[in-house]
Amino acid sequence: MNKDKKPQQNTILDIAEALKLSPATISRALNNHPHVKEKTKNDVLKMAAQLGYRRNQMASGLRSNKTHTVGLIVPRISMFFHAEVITTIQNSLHKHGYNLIICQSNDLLSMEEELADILYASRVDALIVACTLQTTDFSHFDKLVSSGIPVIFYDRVPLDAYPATFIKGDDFRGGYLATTHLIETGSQRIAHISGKLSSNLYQDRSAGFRKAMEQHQLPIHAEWVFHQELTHENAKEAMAKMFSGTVVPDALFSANDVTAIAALEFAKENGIQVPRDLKIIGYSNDPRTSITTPALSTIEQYPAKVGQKIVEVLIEQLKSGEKGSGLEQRPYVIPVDLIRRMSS
Amino acid sequence: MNKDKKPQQNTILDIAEALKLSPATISRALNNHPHVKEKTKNDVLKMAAQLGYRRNQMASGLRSNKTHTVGLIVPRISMFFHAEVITTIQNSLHKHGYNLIICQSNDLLSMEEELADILYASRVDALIVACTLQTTDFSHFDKLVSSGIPVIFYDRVPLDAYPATFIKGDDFRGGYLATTHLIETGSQRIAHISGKLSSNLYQDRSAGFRKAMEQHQLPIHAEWVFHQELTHENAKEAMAKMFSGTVVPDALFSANDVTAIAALEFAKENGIQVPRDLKIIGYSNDPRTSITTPALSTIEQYPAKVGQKIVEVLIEQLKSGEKGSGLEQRPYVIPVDLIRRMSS
DNA sequence: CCATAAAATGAAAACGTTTTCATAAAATTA
DNA sequence: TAATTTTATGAAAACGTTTTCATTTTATGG
Repeated sequence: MNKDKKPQQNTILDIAEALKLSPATISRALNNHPHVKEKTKNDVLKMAAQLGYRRNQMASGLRSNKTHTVGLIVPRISMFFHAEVITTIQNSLHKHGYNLIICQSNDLLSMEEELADILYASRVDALIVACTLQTTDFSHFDKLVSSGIPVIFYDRVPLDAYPATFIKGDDFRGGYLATTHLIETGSQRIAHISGKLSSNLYQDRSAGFRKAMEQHQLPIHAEWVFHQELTHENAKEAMAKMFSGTVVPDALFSANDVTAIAALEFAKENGIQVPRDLKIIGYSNDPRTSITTPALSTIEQYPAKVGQKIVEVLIEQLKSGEKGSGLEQRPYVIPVDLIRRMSS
Repeated sequence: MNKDKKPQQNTILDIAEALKLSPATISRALNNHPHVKEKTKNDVLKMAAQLGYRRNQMASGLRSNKTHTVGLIVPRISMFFHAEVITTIQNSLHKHGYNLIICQSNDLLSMEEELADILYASRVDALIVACTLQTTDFSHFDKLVSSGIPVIFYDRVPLDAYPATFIKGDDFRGGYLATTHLIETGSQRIAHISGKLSSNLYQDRSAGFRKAMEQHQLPIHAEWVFHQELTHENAKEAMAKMFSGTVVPDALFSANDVTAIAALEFAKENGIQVPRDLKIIGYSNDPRTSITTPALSTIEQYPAKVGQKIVEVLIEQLKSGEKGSGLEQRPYVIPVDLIRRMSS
């Protein structure tokens, strides 16, 4: 009704006027530049607070070529692991005065490419990416990298050398832990449903699986190892294949939780008792794993730690201006843990 | 290594120079202003594409006072319903050339207030909000509203008149459908676990419940109706209370899925057969409801439709410049449907 | 063909910061 | 106290766009 009282957004000039100082000094005070008197600094801060001053990001960004915005590309925000990582990143980044633009690639390479373009065009100060499973070529990030914009990959990271920072879970150890656990609880004929080997995730988890099997001198049945898209349907088909034979597995390590859930479903439908006839372990500790019957064992990836590490590294790179030496290829590895439940 | 080839971000001046035109004309052409010749417009567009020109959002925003950015405040992005809504909003908004800044209130009023402040300060062109369950006072949005920034509430909306747009699911109908379904499958002693009545969600769902009971002349046992925070623990306690009596319910309508899952868990732990001894229905069609044993019946809220509607209304308000008459209080209501599964 | 209206373009100011360069004030030294 | 260095401040330009106002070009009608 009375839309006359449009709230006034105060500018740096209003502070300058109120304090009989020049806008330059105000700007310096607000960015606590060394060459400004302590008293002046306090005065300015006080007055700014009093006037409810908020820096105009656009003006600031235009001049300084900094947006104070970080871009994030993620397959899907509804994936529990990513949702948790995002939350941590956001809260933490927020404390450092950065905004976060969250984008979803829907696990589509073309979308990822488009988003990289868009985020580049919108001049993000940094980019955080969990790649698509199809992504094997990373040239769509070249623009960012060669502009000196920090790019941090997490979870799904480039397999070969790429001049960016990597932060990943200890997938090898996860695979190893899961498999060892199955072996130690008495399993001998262990099946493994995994994703396409184009992703570091499944390469490493599967390597961990193989290492454990080898270490315990257990044979790996080639026809019980699947590398395919980790969907509900595919998993059920894989189960059907395995359980149509005369010799059947007595345990399954699924490289994600969705397929572990699917396997459990298959077991129930086909009168296979879990864990008596078949032990199952998944990967990621998705909340769904705790409500199935029996509850599923799985691997915890500590998404909050991943998010924390991302921001830590990011802020360091942003602070140090020109993006660390550029070739700290060593990936940061976040530990994982076994979550033991009733399915194993 | 060779970070010399910093990609050049072309400006409007580069296009102007290439075409021997003034920057003003370029700007007009790009915004297809009426007063620019068709041929010129084409030339500009072509040259812009050729030079890989992307408008500098900050410069544009500074001048026109438009950020082309929409803010979104949501309790938690990991909640399935919200994740779906967000995805739709983002994809759709993106087509209209808008960015989305997603923020999480963690269902904390203080956080919501802070976020409203921040988003106001960062000059979003519009704001979309799913409130906290505690939010009963909305004055932290006043600044936005009185600045003429469209504010759209969805899902959890203000109960009393507030000069903004509301988009909500048909919670009354949802409650009615769920309860009627329980009744029609033979239940007589129906319990109801719901949230605090400070939220429109639970007011409406509970009203639907009461309407259905009344219509079928079934008594409502006061001690079987709970209005509390809808957590796993609370739900289990409520179940314990109800099932300690001599007369026990034969059906339960839970106002969200988490509590329905908790109730199912309680039933299993206490030898209560579902659905034989107790029918259960939840609310929201969270993916978890389909993997419990037995799978839970629930109410589908069509998050994609909600998201679509939000953007539709939003774009209209943004286009029409000064935010529609300002008092179209009528809420947009998105229909819901019953999802019948094995628990009822 | 000229007067007039309409359409297309250009010049320049403006948006709110930051930053370079210059200058003034204060502190230090001789 | 004067000369010099250090510290604090100010004036003004710059960032890339949009928009107002003025001007030029083109179309229209008598």
